[in-house]
Amino acid sequence: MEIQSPLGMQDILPEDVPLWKKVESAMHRICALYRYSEIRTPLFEFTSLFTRSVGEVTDIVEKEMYTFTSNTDSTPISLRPEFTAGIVRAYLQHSMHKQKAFQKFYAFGPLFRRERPQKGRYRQFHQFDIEALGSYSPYLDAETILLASDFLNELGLKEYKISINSIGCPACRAKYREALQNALAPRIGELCQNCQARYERNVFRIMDCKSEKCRAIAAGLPPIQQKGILCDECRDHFGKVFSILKATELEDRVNTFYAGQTTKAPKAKSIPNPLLVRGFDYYTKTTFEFTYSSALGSQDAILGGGRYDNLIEELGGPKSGAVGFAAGIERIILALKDTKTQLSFKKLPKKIPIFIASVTEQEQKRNQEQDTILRDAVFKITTQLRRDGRPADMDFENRSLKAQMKIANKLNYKYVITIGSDELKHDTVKIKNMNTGDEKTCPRKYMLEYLNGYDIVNLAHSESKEIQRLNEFLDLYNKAISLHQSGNENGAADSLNEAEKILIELKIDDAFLLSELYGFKGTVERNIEKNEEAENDLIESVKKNNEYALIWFVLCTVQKKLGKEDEAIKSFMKAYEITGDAWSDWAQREGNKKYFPSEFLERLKSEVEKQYVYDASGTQNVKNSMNK
RNA sequence: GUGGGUAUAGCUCAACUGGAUAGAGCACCAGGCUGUGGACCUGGGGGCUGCGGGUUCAAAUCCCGUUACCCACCCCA
Repeated sequence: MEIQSPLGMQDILPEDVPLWKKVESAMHRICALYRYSEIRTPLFEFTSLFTRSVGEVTDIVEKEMYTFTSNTDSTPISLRPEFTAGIVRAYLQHSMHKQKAFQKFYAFGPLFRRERPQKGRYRQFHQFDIEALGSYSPYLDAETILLASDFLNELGLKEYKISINSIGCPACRAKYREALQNALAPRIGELCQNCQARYERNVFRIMDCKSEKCRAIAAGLPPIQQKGILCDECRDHFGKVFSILKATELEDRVNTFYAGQTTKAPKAKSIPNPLLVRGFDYYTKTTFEFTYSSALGSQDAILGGGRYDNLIEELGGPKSGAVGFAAGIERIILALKDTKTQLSFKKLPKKIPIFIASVTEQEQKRNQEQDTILRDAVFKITTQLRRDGRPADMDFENRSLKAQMKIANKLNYKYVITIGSDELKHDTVKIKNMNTGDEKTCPRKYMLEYLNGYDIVNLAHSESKEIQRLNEFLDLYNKAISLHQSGNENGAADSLNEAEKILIELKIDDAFLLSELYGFKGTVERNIEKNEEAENDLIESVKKNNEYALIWFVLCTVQKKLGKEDEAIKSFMKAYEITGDAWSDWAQREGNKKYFPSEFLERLKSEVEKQYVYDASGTQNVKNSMNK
């Protein structure tokens, strides 16, 4: 055939499209949890935007951009080689910073760079991009890293590694540049030609060089964390980012070179890239990169980003900080194909978003130490809620409680969790209903269940005469949770029966709500050995909503207990159809373990393998379904 | 490509038809309120009046040019 696509252009053929859609839907879902809003910017911008932001002496600007001028207009324009510049431009052009200084965006779409194509690298490629604009908070550095890791987890990619580094502020970088040049000076002749040129122009890039010789030399260079290079502020910031990540139990994935002198350094399994620098000029302080080595060839970076505290100002905005990252979709798709990950998504019930506020003292009484403790707690709870699949957000600017409440109100949050010193002391949280102003204190460990209860009321019918009875229902439901958690299953069953009466009285036919109620009832009755009743309740619930996986899981455990192993397998397969491999997490959750003894787990596994096969695109297909 | 209209704070609009430090509502920030949002009150930040030139003692206002946007037409579908 004569006509081919230009070099480096790739068609996404119908067989691959489902996989792309899964990646996109994971992206939307995770961004919803972290409360980022989608933004779409043009495919091309004035060339000067990129030269100013990405940097004059970068490979991208020097030789990789597709730049052209139109017939009537002499100002050169370029196809976007990255997202950040365009998004910051839009943020400033529409004066979004004057509305609300701090905003979180995400974007998805094609980008263009004229590189030599290779595996996982194309001239038109796609990225998923995140930008949090208008804040210096180290919690945001941590948040973006967590978001990235949740995104990959959601896709079932488990083998990624995270490298984190700090490249300091411009002052630190100047110092570091000098240190590097001094270290390299005696060996300059040994560097490749390219790097000899880089020595003067952009010495940091020598660390990215692919040539063996340069890599060996780069490995011996002083790391930026060497004493005396990073200023106090940069070092403290990095230490804080790291301690926040540590509190979220992400640190075992992180291979980093730790800067802090005062805080204890976390264990680092290995140091694959302690000299991580980034290709763009605008980065400051934190930089990070996620790598996924198997099957990606030499292009093993799937995601990279960092902080850029000077870019907004350089593009004509106010002085303000920002963090972001971009993930290469083509490479993620390759990784997914390689792992044959079982991709399918949980049909989760809709959860109401929660805002978490720290109860700071009055201005005069505030002390920094206490504020930090509260903020850490707030961030931890925010993370916990997001991991439970609930959209959640917090304030990053250390504002007063009043200001935080104002934000929550403005953004239409129906519930706000407040954490103050009292709550910390008693290990509780306060949940405030923003419509009624009511506040309820709830033990921290039952927080998720309580919030599920609020979902029920909010998702049920909202006619005014029903509201009061529904709130009574919610109280009974909450009471049942407490009783169930404290082991009083009989008491829980009584409360649930009372609650059920309310639903019958109100003739409520909401599938989710009934599934939730009967699912819980089934669990409780199973625990008090009323196995037949439990099964009946669950079957009742299945009739209402058989797409709600939890019902099938619980039904499976009950049938297993009744000795109806074949029935149990069938229920399980139904749940599996809905959730995919998410079931294994559920089965291994404490409290569920005893219903899934290892031989039963094995049987489930082989049953799954018998019925489902995953093709290269990751699409879930029923085996042989075409033949039958 | 042709014709018309508009351009003032982040937004919507004022400013006696040439007059003094360009205002208001909304939005934003802070306080009134010792651990809490909406209502109210007080204060604060924010403007090269699109840009360049001209007339005038004096220009947001008048004149010329220019740019951007909107509408209609032409074209395209």
